[in-house]
Amino acid sequence: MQEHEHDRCEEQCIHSEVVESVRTQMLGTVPSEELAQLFKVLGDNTRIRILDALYLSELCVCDITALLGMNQSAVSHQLRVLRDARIVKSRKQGKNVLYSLDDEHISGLVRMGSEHVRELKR
Amino acid sequence: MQEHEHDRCEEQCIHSEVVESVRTQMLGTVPSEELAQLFKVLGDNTRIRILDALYLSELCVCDITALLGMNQSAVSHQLRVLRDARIVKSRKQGKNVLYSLDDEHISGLVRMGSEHVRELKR
DNA sequence: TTTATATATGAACAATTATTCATATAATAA
DNA sequence: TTATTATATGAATAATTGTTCATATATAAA
Repeated sequence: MQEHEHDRCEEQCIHSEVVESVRTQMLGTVPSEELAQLFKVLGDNTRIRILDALYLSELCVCDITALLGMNQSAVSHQLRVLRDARIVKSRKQGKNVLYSLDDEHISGLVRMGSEHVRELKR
Repeated sequence: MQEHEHDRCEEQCIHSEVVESVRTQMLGTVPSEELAQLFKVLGDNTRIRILDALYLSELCVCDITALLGMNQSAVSHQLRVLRDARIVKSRKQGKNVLYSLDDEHISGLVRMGSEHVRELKR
């Protein structure tokens, strides 16, 4: 009986060379989790609408609340999620708190995501 | 008593000109939901690891299963989510099913997301 | 000071979802 | 044919999460 030329896993069908090569190049645990976390934060319709609005202008909480036509509490909760993820930043102005996008990667992501969505429609 | 020059919402603090301008430029309901759905699919660590692997090479299910060190059923379930979202595509080869990224926007998104994550660390 | 307004947040509830287990399908080998 | 291997999938469970409600904090106005 002939030896297999490849190492074995629990699985029998494994293409070892490719798998080992891929394994060495894959993201580490931490970056992978952080990346997933970033997309998770972007993966909610309320938060996407907030980012879409903030992409167009700095806005206070009640502006956003009016734009989305929803509960102020819900908006504040989602702004907190976005702030914690450092996707938006805020500054105080009198009674208001003004929110804006934190950096240019975010608008890039939203733009690129939109392109993909548009492509799928064709 | 002087009339306000702006329309009113339920909220009192509204900055009407900005809000109205933003309102006309925002994404419609459908694109916004599709975009959120795309990010939601990307927003899971298992799926990110699968995409990270597929970015490096076309792979069969049991290769992915071995790479992630998890249950074959779990991997297949997540591959289905990715397939339904048209983020990956598959082709049959004998007993195996080979998966790969569906289009270049996805790798762009993953790359751009990684950049953002890296930036935050500094 | 008191009153009104803007925002934030804890708790509870409902809805969604990732994983596991068991099993089904499909392809190949014997 | 039967046995084995690769993949897919329904059901159940556990965990996560978005929204609402009630309320707290903070700023400004009276």
